[in-house]
Amino acid sequence: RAPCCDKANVKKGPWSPEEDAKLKAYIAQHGTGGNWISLPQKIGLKRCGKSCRLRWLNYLRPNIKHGGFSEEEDNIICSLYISIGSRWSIIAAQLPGRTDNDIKNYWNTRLKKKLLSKEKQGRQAISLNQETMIKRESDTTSMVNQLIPYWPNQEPHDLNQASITKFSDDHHQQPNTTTNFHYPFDFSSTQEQLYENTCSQLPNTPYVINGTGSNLIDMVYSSVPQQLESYSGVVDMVNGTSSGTNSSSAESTSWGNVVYPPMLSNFDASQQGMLQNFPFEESGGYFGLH
DNA sequence: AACGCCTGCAACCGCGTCGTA
DNA sequence: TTACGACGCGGTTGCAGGCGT
Repeated sequence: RAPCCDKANVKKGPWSPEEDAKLKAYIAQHGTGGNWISLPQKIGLKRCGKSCRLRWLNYLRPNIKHGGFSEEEDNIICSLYISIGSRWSIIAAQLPGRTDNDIKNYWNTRLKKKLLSKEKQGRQAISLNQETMIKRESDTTSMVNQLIPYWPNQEPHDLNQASITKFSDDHHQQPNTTTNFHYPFDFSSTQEQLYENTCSQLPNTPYVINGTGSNLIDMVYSSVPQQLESYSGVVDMVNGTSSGTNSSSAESTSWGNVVYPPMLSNFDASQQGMLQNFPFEESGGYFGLH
């Protein structure tokens, strides 16, 4: 693949205030012109077009918020990460003023650790309930395996790629009011919308639920040990026989600081498929049966 | 004070996808 | 249909500042 610019003649590294000013002034007056590659030449910047784009999107464009993530935002990020994984641009679309890069950094440097520490606490509680848990996991394994294939009603190639581009473009321009969820999530009203959005964001995601189904269970158990009893209801919800005492299928399910979506729809089944990729494996097989 | 390690963040890189000629 | 340029995304890197010894 040919390089996007002349690597030898472009400046790399941190941006100077002068460069920022040039880029900002030009875009304020002309917009990006739909061509980032040629933009640096137009304004006399010795920068790669991609670098200009990144600088604008992550730092210079208006209404950018840096740092100071609120508890609300933490919860939204965690919830969405659990739902869709490391799709930072999608997650950023739900947090006006936040950039995907910011969220990614925040997750990697702080949030992940925060959750891992909760996991540790949860592990301790789990050991007290291990016998009960193993029985439930065993029950759930056979149940979750029935959810194959991952996209029960929609073939991946049917998904609208145009909407993906539109969606991701929009979130960089301004807060997208049609996809902007507010915390605490009201999944009873937004679930369908999130499902649609997520479908359109995951055009060819080959997730297939073929694992043990223990990931979600471990996560829930470890994150919120005090809710162990309530979880039995969730298992039933997945099975389509909502007999739990905690939530109905239409309600959001919130434990502690992390909000988990309800688990009945196709979307929810898909979420569990994605959970297989939930990368909390640092401690070595966190999601396995140990 | 000096050194080394750690952390957080800005920026870069490579690749997949899209649009178009 | 295909080739190519451009865009967008996620993973990774590198650096600066903080902190402990």
